[in-house]
Amino acid sequence: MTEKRREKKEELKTRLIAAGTELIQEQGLKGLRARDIAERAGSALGGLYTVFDDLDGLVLHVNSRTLKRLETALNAALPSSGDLEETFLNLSLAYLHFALAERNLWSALFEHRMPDGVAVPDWHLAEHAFLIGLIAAPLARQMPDTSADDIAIRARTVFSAVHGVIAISLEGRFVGITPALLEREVAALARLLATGLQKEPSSRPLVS
Amino acid sequence: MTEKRREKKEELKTRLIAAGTELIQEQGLKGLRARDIAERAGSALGGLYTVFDDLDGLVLHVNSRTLKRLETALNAALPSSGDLEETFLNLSLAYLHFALAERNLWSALFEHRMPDGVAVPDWHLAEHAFLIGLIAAPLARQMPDTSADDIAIRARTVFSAVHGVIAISLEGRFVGITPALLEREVAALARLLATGLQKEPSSRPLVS
DNA sequence: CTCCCGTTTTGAACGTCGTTCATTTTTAAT
DNA sequence: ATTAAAAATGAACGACGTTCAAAACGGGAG
Repeated sequence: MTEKRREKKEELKTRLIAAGTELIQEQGLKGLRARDIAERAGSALGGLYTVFDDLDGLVLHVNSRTLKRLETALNAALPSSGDLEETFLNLSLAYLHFALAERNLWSALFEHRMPDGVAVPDWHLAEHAFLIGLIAAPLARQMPDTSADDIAIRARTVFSAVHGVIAISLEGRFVGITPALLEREVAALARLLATGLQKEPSSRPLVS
Repeated sequence: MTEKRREKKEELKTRLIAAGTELIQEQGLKGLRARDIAERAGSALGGLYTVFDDLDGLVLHVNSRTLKRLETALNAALPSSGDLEETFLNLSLAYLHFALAERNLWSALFEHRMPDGVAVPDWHLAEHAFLIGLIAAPLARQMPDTSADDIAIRARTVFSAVHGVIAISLEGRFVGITPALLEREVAALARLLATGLQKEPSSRPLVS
């Protein structure tokens, strides 16, 4: 009957992740407290540390779940056609809408930092890969004579550019902007990237 | 002789900001400790709170100085010609080089978050404006029949896109990239944005 | 059912942090 | 030299993440 034990622990883990998710959603990553998480999950303070090494471990798992939901949202936004402009546009707007709808959880994905010398574990780094893949696939179709490495790098650039526009806006570091205008800017950038990259291989070498 | 008092306090403020700057440079924003700052500035712990409301106040002043140095670096990179592509390219590469040379201080500009409900003070928000202005000026010359508001918004989009590429890369959230490749990507994006926006007003309406 | 012992859960306790404030020290005018 | 106001000090406070000795639990043997 060592199975029941594993189930109990798994259930606690689930409750802790759920509690952490809710608390980040409500107060942002910065307001996350170990005591609040344990209380909401209905466990003692120490229980958290029987499941995770530390708070960072829990945040990583919350982010992992957020990434999975982001992945399904973006996959649902993919157009049936392979048209690059439509793909970039749909993906970018879906990404924007996800960020707006899940502000704090989305912010936690990029705000979170490991302690000083500690690196993000590989299993969690790998979970980000689909973001590149979604862009790399149509890009590779468009640029058949570019190496997979270069495609991946360029896809990351495309993602980062769109992400940057959304992130800077939601951080509120500059003067505010309405969601409608933000949507316009994201759409404009997505289109610009698509049309610009379509001409790239012939009109300009990748390395300049 | 109430003047000497003000000077003493001003000097303490300078030492505290210098100490904070060094410590952020060495260990990043996350490792910043009030006790370390006070010790390095040669004051008692409480002295910090006679000058600043809290640690956030000091970080804001460190960031303020970083922004000023960034501003002179970017101004120095502006080409004499008003050519949009050359302007974007030079600014983007100068921004990248600044970020690489002052990694932790540059990161602190965007990592730093105010406490839960507190907003960034206006005087510090205003210090970010030059980043937009540097891009808006040549953009306005290129698009004379676009409103100043729309120019500012589009300039912010351009900045955010380039910033995003650099920030995502330096955060090391995805698979690493060499500085040379990063430079290539930033340059490619800068050129894409310049050439794309030059055609924008005639070929495609700003609002779609 | 009862006892037992390995496992799990618990929350008091620890060290560290940002921040405060009673006390001491310094300052400058008398 | 005296003194009252101002500034500097660092011990103390409350809150945090994390640990761990102790209590509670679970299930197999008698």
